[in-house]
Amino acid sequence: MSAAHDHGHEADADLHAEIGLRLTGSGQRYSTVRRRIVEALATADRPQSVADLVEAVPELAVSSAYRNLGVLADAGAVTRLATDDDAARYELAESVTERHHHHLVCTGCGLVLDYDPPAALERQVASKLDEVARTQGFVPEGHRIDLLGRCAECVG
Amino acid sequence: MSAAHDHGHEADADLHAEIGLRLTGSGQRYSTVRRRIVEALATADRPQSVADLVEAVPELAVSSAYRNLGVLADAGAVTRLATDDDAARYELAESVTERHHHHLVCTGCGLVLDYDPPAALERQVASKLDEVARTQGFVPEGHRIDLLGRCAECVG
DNA sequence: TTTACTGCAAAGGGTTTGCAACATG
DNA sequence: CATGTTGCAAACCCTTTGCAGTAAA
Repeated sequence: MSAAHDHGHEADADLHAEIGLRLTGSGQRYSTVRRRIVEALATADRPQSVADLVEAVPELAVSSAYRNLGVLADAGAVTRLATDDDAARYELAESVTERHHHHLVCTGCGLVLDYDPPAALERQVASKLDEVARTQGFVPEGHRIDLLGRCAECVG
Repeated sequence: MSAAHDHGHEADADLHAEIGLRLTGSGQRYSTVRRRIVEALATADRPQSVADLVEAVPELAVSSAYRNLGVLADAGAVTRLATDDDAARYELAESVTERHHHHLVCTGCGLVLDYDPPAALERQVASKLDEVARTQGFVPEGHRIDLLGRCAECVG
């Protein structure tokens, strides 16, 4: 019951401890507002826009949201997603959640869902992509495998 | 020498003919400026931002660029990419170039390059993703396999 | 000659930044 | 108390839209 990647309160504590370390490590503070942002991202079941976050955390100013997300991204705690939508979306970084995943993107309404990639797929993709990167002089850092389609609601 | 997917002038003619058809088919015109935009996209070796296009086609107004790219996208002739960058990028649609490809994205400067996916990779990804889609109630339409990394210039 | 297209300029909307007050270590 | 953080408001920049003139079918 005390496994390393337990879920619930214990995992939350780990999460905040980890992010706190990364911030203080670069001379920054893990302020109340930043903790709230992280909580909102951890609670949400999908990547959040700044508008989402400001709604979820009323005491958060828009400008602070952008500034803090920038700081958290620099610290490697959150990831900013490229979306077809106008507004950027943010989620906790994989290095913090320790859960690699990809996205299902609805071409109808912009909905973004997570999915866990089958291990075999990951392995094959990663090795193939490393080859491709080298031929182009790129130093590979990661990948994105988005599935585009119509969600149940947009099909109905 | 007269193969269907020949390259060079012949292919260009096909390209314009195809796009012209799609436009007139929906009651629109293949104007000079639109042809110039398509030429610029066909010539470029990477997805183009509106700024790129306006520079490449001096007689093109910014507003016209956006409007035309919208029309061309609706006609299925061009694709608007989701980038981490601030500005959207456009490229000729795969249904028009008949060349399926993916992207290398530089996390440093936002540069986007094309790459041809190894056939094996495509096959594996496509079949796995179809499974994932179904379990989530998604009707699959396609996928994106982006490789993220640092380009030669950003590493130097 | 009809109707779509074009450029200009102004408006929109997400994101960034200057600055003075505030809070955390 | 020194330094990072916050909110407000103004600035920014990409993108969209209204409008009057232009060009394509």
